[in-house]
Amino acid sequence: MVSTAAVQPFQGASTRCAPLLKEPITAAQAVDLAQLLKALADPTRLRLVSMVAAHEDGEACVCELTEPLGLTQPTISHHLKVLIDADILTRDKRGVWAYYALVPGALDALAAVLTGLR
Amino acid sequence: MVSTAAVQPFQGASTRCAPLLKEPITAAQAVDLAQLLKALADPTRLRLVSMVAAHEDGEACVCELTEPLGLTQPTISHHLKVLIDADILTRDKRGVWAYYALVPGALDALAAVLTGLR
DNA sequence: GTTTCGCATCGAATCCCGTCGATGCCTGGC
DNA sequence: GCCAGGCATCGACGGGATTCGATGCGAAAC
Repeated sequence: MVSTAAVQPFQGASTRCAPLLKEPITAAQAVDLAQLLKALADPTRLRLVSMVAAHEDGEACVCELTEPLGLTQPTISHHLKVLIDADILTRDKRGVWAYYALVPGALDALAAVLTGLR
Repeated sequence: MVSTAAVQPFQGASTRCAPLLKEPITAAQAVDLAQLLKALADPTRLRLVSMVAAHEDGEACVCELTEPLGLTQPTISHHLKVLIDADILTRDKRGVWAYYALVPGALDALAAVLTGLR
């Protein structure tokens, strides 16, 4: 996790053009946010997240997710792992089945950061 | 642009597991949203958006954006073009300089879609 | 114990993406 | 008219991402 990097507010061209209304994000913040966005920036993973969220109990097993997407099972497992590494989904293995669920507040936090850029 | 695709609500594994609380997004919606997210899922482009938004008048020229990022001018121009194609930034060429500004409401709309997935 | 089934992992093939140097275009100044 | 400077575009290189088939692991059933 890259958290605190030494990124001073840049001062080079800031004097000859328009002044800054507020501070832009740091390089470390940009890397972290980009990593999270990259995990979601894929049609298959977006549909996986949406399909998990669409289930009544908020969780779904791989067998339910593979068939509608038209991809092989290893591919679905790979995408689910990407979403888990990004702290967007959680895995709960009960018996033979593995149930995936949304991390509460993950999407809301991301949305809040995006509006904060503005 | 893929707008209206024939993606019927899948019915295959829907009967033997948990029912659907609501409909997941369609394949076409996933492709469009992924394209928008992919435009933002890069540290350099995130910093560009943030730096443009941080300026008092809401716009900045390329000369102001190249230096703090430590990248060459063609690279910055490339990233700015990606953001323009995604309707996140606008370009306004006045004389020799090209001024970039945020599309009003673009980030808010994206944030709203993300919370809608949940 | 053996078999079956759901799922994760591995390795490879293919394609896309970020970055650069070189170059061209267009505006403003002399 | 000519030159200088800001910016976009082009072609190429290196690295990463998506997808697949093959395989391994572990739990439930018989």
